[in-house]
Amino acid sequence: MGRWEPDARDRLVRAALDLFDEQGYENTAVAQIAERAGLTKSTYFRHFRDKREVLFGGQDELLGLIVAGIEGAQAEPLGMVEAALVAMAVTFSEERRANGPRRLAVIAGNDELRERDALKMAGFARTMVDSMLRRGVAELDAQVAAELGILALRRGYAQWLEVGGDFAEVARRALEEVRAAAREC
Amino acid sequence: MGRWEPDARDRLVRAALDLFDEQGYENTAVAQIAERAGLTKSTYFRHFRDKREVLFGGQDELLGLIVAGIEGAQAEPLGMVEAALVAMAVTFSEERRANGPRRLAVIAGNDELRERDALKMAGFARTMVDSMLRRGVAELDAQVAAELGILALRRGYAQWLEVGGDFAEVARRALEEVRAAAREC
DNA sequence: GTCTATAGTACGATAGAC
DNA sequence: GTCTATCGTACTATAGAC
Repeated sequence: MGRWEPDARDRLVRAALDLFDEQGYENTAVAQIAERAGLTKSTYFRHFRDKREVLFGGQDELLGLIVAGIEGAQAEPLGMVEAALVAMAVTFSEERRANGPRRLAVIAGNDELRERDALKMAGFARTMVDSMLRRGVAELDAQVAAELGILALRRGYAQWLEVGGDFAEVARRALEEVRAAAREC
Repeated sequence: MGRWEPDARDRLVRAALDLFDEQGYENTAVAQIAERAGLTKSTYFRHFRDKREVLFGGQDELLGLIVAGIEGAQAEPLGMVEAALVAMAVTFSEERRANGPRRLAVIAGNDELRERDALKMAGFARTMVDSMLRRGVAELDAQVAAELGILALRRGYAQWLEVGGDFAEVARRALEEVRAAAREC
């Protein structure tokens, strides 16, 4: 493969998923991922911070969407969270859905990856809280709304992998379920 | 120091906190922690899975307390979570409170440690959910209650570090605040 | 693209408790 | 003697510096 073959990042993601699937995450070296993608280890580390990151790409974009969603939402905490989830929907493509189950399986089978996943979700929650604070929401209300939002995101993601369709719609329904449960706590 | 000096684990924890405080987490090697504790790297890894674990000890005990608390609680999700938090209180000693601020500062300054912290909290939540499912709570209700419980645990911990006293009381109040906020979502 | 530091593993040897 | 905590050493792989 040539030096300027396009989509280096995507090729790395696909190669990593394939290799993790074939031989397990622990038994796969970064150099091997790079090799299968027709690249070198150095190039890998130019695209991803570490070995795990290849499974968690696009987080910065999602954080930006969360901020934008909350900034443009109505003045009610869970309404802001809903706007954030809806804004995130643009990144939930068909290809992402196709890779989702394999990705989840790899993450579930490894502690390091579950750590990264937990931190990622905590980062989403923190960004939601910060954005809501800037909109004048009280800290406690913002924290509660954000945690419920993350729960809805998780549940919505799992459901979306199963049924497909528009992620925004699925997430909205998931959040409504979570809100109803929280109200009768 | 002799081979059988007592409290090896505690010595490692203290040495680690001191070194992380003096020179930062990244600039501290495991071998250095062991050396200051009068031990070797091998012994360190007999006590802790990895470099981070020295800041997160005692998790297994807490999981057991959560399970026991929920098993013996009344048949209402947030009541079960409250019982879990109260049961955890026995591990919140004065020494732990004394080390708390330094520990939090080290964790806040490092991504790897924040990952471990996030996974630890996710583990608590998962254990709460599983225990509640065994008590017949619906999955959604259990997940919501557990997330609210983890939020109360975080807020209660921060408050307990400030004001001290009985952790059970502080956590109970924190959970009541969180519940009130959730109900008017 | 090569090299270094170090996290983390594997395993046998050893020293003390019992 | 057994048991267990500790030690010593050799090893691999990752993160990152040069």
